[in-house]
Amino acid sequence: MPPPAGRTGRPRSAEAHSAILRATRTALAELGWSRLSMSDVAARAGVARTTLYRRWPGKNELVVDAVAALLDEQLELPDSGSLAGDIEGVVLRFAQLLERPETRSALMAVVAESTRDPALRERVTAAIVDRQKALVLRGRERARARGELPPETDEAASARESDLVFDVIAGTVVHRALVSGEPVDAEWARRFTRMVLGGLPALTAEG
Amino acid sequence: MPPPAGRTGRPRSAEAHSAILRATRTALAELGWSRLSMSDVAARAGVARTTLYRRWPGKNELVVDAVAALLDEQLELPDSGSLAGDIEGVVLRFAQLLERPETRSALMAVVAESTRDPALRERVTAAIVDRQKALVLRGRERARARGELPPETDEAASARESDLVFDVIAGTVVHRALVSGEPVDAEWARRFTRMVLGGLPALTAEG
Amino acid sequence: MPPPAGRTGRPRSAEAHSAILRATRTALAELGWSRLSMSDVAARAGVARTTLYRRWPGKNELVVDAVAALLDEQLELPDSGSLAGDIEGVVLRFAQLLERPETRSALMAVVAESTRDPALRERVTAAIVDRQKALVLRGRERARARGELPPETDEAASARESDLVFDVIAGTVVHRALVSGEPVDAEWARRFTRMVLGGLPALTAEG
Amino acid sequence: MPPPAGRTGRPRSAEAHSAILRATRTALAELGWSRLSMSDVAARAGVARTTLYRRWPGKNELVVDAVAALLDEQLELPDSGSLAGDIEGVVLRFAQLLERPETRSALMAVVAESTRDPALRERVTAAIVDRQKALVLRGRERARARGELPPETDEAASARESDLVFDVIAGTVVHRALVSGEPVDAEWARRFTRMVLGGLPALTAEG
DNA sequence: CAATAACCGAGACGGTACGTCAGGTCTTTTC
DNA sequence: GAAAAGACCTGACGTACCGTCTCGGTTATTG
Repeated sequence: MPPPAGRTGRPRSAEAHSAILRATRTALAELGWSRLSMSDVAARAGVARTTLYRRWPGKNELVVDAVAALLDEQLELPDSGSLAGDIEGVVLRFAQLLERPETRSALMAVVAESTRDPALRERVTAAIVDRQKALVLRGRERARARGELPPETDEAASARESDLVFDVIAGTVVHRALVSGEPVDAEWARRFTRMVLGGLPALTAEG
Repeated sequence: MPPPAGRTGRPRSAEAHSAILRATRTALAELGWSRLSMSDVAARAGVARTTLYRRWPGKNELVVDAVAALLDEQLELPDSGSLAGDIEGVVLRFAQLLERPETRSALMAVVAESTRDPALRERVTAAIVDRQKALVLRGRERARARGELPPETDEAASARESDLVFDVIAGTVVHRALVSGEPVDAEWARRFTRMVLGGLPALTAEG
Repeated sequence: MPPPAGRTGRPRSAEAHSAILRATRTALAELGWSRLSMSDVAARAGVARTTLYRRWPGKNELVVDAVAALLDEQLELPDSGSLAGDIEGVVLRFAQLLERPETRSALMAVVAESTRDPALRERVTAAIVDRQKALVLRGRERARARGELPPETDEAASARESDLVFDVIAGTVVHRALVSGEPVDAEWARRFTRMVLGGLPALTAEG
Repeated sequence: MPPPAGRTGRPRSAEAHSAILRATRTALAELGWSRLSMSDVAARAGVARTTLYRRWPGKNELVVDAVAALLDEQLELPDSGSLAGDIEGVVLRFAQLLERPETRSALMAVVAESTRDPALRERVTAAIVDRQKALVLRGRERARARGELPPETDEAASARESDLVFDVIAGTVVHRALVSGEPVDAEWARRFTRMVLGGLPALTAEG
């Protein structure tokens, strides 16, 4: 949340801000989205309930901010030297994130809520989705520099393709972890990457 | 929900049952998961609130049942004669389902809630996930019969592979439709299918 | 508050009703009007806060009912055999009521609030004022029967006169007790009665 | 409230002082005691909320001051030449004051609050009650000078008597106006005065 | 055909959380 | 150092649902 606009008056406490976000993540992990209450967050953060409402319009917005802060910390793309290595790396990092109960509960819930609330969706897009998508673009760039992928010719087609790859990677990992409920380990990441790069036949060829 | 267990006494009204499920879906589409209330569903169904609790333990269970009924109706796998055609077909059917606001709101919300509640997860798995997975298995069977895929040798590997394909297809479509918020149209389905079958290079080769 | 109108549904608990009124009076005596809170009353009565709101629209209405119940108990007119005796009696009884801290706090506060809220005023009139006024009418009747006052001739004039006497007695006692803050004892009641019956000169004549 | 105490620093704005009292009275008339808020008063007076608390300890004290200023303006005793005329005059003036909505709301509320708060009661006594009582003493003095009442003999008895008359006049008028809710007009004032001077029989004699 | 058992509607019950508002205090910057 | 601005904590407000619990009444099956 942007700090206050004006310059006069008592400034908002910065400690309170981070204490609240921290408390939100803890509560989220323990209780899950629906059982999380503003009162509870306020109590954990050692802050009055009104202070929450002064800074965030409601539960949804608060949680989105709290979750977004999580992704910033850990979503980095390690340069492994090959496209396959990069994909496996980002898949494993993302999966690692989804193993933390606070992220599990929050991410899907935030998405679910955003299917109904356009303002929330925009917030989710800016705070979460776009940040992840940037990773795909960077990996693609590197692969081109290494000659693993042909240089860009049609910009529009290239953007469409990036979007597709992003949906495939993020969607599949989330589905595996949260819907199917199966672990995303190194072996699975290897198989998934082989399929992304070589397609279904390549996968079938060598189990 | 199974109808009554015992045999004596007044039987549960069957009309009430379907009226409730119908009302749940309508309310879900209008209000979304979190704003949906039992009172509201009861009022729409012309039924007392107690009747809901007599048949379902709570909101979660009711909604899962209501959503599961949706999937039964429309999830069929058309035999198009080729593996690519089958994939495109199921992608488009699934996407069509996700366009209906009641499904949009419900599916993710149910999944989100299930990340915290094992009982609910089991219910979701049985009522929704497994039913979708069956489609993948059937398609795979056909492709083998047509010689598009090699015959099964290692059963375990084959199962692992099916699971992966299922996660890729379902996950990507859901992510495209609900997270990225972009339309899943015939053109996209074609590109996605090409990538599933040929991998990233095949996709890049021909925009 | 009239019990529920309809006949269906679970009936309202009668114990709760009296427990609430009792708790209200206790809280009123301890805390006074402005510090009295619905939460507090609910806690004392061993009842959920919502139950209060189900039965009374708000604090004002609840307190009026609670106070009205007080007056019913104690406001009786003893037949002393003479008009002077009757007046002294009712003055002392009323003063005795005003000595109880719950009544002190409540009566004035209720009146104060009613100067702004016509609905509340009506409630106060019906529940408190009219009940007191009836005492004046009864005393007047007796005095006439005893020949202490001339028989009624003009009905309208008689009503006007009763109203005046009522205002004089009730107003003066309240003012003495709550505004001036002086005790209303037997001696004062005797002097006041002499003045009501004989006027200022009679009072001055014999200290 | 006494103007500034210290001598150094920025002096307190005198305009602010009267603006606040004016705003308090206006708000009181519009909203009544309980709905009146410091924030509201501050906003109306064009002053920061802090300024209020710098000058008055709280809401109660502010309102008492605001109301006391009202009484100073209008409570004068016209010399009508007779005791009856003096009483009628003061009754009508007082009633006129009670017709103003700001006074109606405020006076009773202040009294009600003071039944619980000794400090407030003292303030009310000094600022409001004593000032009214002085009128009674002055009227009594005049009546003695004119021979309408016997000269003072017993000082203590005389004080007791004044107190009684004060309670009767103020109490009855307030009760008529605020509790019974009936108008205090010239005709009523005449009847009331006759009763005060001649007692109940005198009243009954001639309707 | 009566008894019984489970249903149904209505609605009160104890709770929890909501989001708002007011009271008073504290902390900044500006005058 | 007063004043304006506004954040802060506390705690009450009235509302909305939750899931449970009586009620009076209504079907079915069983005896």
